[in-house]
Amino acid sequence: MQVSLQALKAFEAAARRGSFKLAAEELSLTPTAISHHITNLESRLNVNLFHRLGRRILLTETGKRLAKATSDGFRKIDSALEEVMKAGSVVRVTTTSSLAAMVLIPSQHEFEQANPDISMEISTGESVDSQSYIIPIRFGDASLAEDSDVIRFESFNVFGAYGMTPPSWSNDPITLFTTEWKNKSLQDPPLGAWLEKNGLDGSNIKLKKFDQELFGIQQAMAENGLVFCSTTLTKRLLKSNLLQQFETRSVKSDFCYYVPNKDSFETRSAARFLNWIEDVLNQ
Amino acid sequence: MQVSLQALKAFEAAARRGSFKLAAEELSLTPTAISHHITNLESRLNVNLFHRLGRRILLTETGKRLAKATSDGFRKIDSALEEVMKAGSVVRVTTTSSLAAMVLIPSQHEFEQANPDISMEISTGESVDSQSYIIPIRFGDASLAEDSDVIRFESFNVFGAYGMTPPSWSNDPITLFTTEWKNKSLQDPPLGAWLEKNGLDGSNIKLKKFDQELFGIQQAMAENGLVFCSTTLTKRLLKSNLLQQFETRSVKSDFCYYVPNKDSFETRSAARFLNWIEDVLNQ
DNA sequence: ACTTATAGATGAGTTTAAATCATCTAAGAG
DNA sequence: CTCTTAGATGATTTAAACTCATCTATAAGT
Repeated sequence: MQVSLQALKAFEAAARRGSFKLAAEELSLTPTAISHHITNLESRLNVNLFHRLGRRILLTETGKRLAKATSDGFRKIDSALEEVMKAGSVVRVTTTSSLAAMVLIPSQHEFEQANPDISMEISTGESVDSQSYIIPIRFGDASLAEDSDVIRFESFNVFGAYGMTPPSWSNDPITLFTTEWKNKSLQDPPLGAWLEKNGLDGSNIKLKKFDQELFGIQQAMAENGLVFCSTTLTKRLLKSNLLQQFETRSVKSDFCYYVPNKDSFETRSAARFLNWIEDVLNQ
Repeated sequence: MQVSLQALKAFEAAARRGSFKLAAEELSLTPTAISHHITNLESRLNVNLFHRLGRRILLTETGKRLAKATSDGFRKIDSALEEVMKAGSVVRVTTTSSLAAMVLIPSQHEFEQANPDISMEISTGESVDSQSYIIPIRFGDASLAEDSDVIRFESFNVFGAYGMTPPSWSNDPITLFTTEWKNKSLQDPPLGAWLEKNGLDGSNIKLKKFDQELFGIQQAMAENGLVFCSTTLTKRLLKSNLLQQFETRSVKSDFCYYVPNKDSFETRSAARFLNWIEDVLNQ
C-alpha cells in the first residue's frame, strides 16, 4: 500500500515554502497540481497536513513531522544524486606538469567540443584523493605497470627550434637539454640508446638537465639549445611549427603513461575520456 | 533537472535485493519495469550502477554509494509515513475505568463496524503520552472546561437490579451505593439535590461509597442495594434489562465528560470518533 | 463600501511517465 | 544437450500526473 512519491515531493516543497503557488514554481508545475497532490495525500493518509486559512496554508503538527522526515529523506537522496551526476558530467584528471601543459590542456577544448555534456578538470601532482572519480595519468616504467593500464609507450628524440639551422652532429659544441626525473627510481632518459641508434658518439654534446621535460622544451623553443625528450610531448609543437625534428630517428623506451586500475572507472564520461586520450596519444 | 523517483525506488529495491526479479516482486511490478528504470537512470546519471554478470547483477562502487543514500532517505520517509498512516487508521482513547467499561468497550464493535478502516484502542488512567494522537476523555467540572471541549453533561439518578421490587422510600432501610471521587477537588455526586427534587428526606438511606461508579453499579446489579450514579453509565444496562430505573427523576449536575483541546486533533479518524462518541453519549 | 487581485479548490480533459506484453539472449542447472 | 531462468529491448497499453477552465473566499487597493 503505497503513497505517490510525486505527491510527497509536492508536499515537501509546499511545507517548506508555505505556499502551493511557490511550491508549484519550484517544481515547474501548476498550483492545481500541488493542490491535487496534497488533497490526495491527505485522503490517503487519513490526516490533515495543512490548516486552510482562507487563501493561506499552515502546517498541522502532523504535517510538520511528516515535512521534517520527507525533507531529511529527500535531501539525503538529492545530495547523493548530485554527487553521482557531477561525477557523471565532469572528468577529473591529474597528471604530470609536462603532460598537462603539452597535451591535455592544449586539447581540452577539442575533448569538450566532442563531448558537450562533459567538462574536464585538469590538475597536476600526485595528490591522493579519496574520491574515486579522479583519473590519474602516471608516468613510469612500463614493465611495472599492468598491460591494460598503459595508454602510451614513450619514444624519445631530439628537437630544436623551428627555423634554426640543423646542427652539425660532429663539429660544433651542442647544448642538449634533458631530464633528471624527480622520481629517483626511474632510469634516465635513453640518450645512450638514441646516440647509438643514430650512429653518433656525442663527444661534442654538453648536457644540461632539468627535473621536468617541459623546461627543456621551452629552452629549445627559445633557441638556447636542443632538447632530448618524449615525442608525445612535442607532437603538437611540431605541427604548429614551434619545434622541428631533424634527420635523427626516435628511440622507443621502457617509459610509459598509464592509468592505474583503468577499467575500474564506472562513469560513462570516464570511459569516453580514456578512449579519447588513448586516441590522442597514439594516433 | 530531475530523475524519476519511481526509478530511484526501483534501483534501491534492486540494490538491496541483488536482483531485478526480487525487486519487481517486492514492488508488485514486472522485472521488465525494473530493468527499464535502471537503464534509464544509468543513462540519465551517466554512470553504471550495476555490473551485469551474465544474468546476475552486482552493484558498482558508485551504485553502492547511491544505494546507501537512497536506502537511508527512503527509510526515513517510510518511517514517518508509517507513523502518520497508523495515526490515521487507529483511534486511541484513554478515559476513566467506568466510562470505558460502561460505554466505550460495549460499543467499540459498533464504531468499528461503522468505520471499517479505523480501529479503536481503549486504555484507562490519565497517563500523559507525548504522542498527540491519543484522545483523552476526562471527567470533571463543566464550569472549568472549555464549552467546546464538553461532550456530555452528566445527570444522576438511582438505579436498581432489574426485576427487584421497587423500594419504599419512607419505610425500610435502603442501602445506597454512591461514589467518593479519587479526585478530591471534585464536589460529591449531587445526592442532596436528587433527594430534594424527588421530595425525599433520605432518613432511611444507608450510604456506602466506592471510589468508582462502576463498583456501585455492579453491586446494584447483584441486588445488594441501589446505586446513585450517572445516567450515562447506566443507559445501556437499562436497555439490556440489567438495571431498572424507578419513578424517581434524574438531576442535572455540574459534572461533565470533556476532551481537552478537542478541535486540535488532525486525523480524519479522530474527527469521526469524536462525532460518533458525542452522538452515543447524547442521543 | 466597492472593485480588483490573488491563492487555493474542484471537476473534466489531456499528456506523459510507468507499466506490461512479446520476444530475445546468454547464463546456469539438470 | 536440453530446459530453465534472469535480464534486455522495442512496441503497446495503462494509469498517474498534469493542465485547463471555473469557482470561492480572502486580502489589497481605491
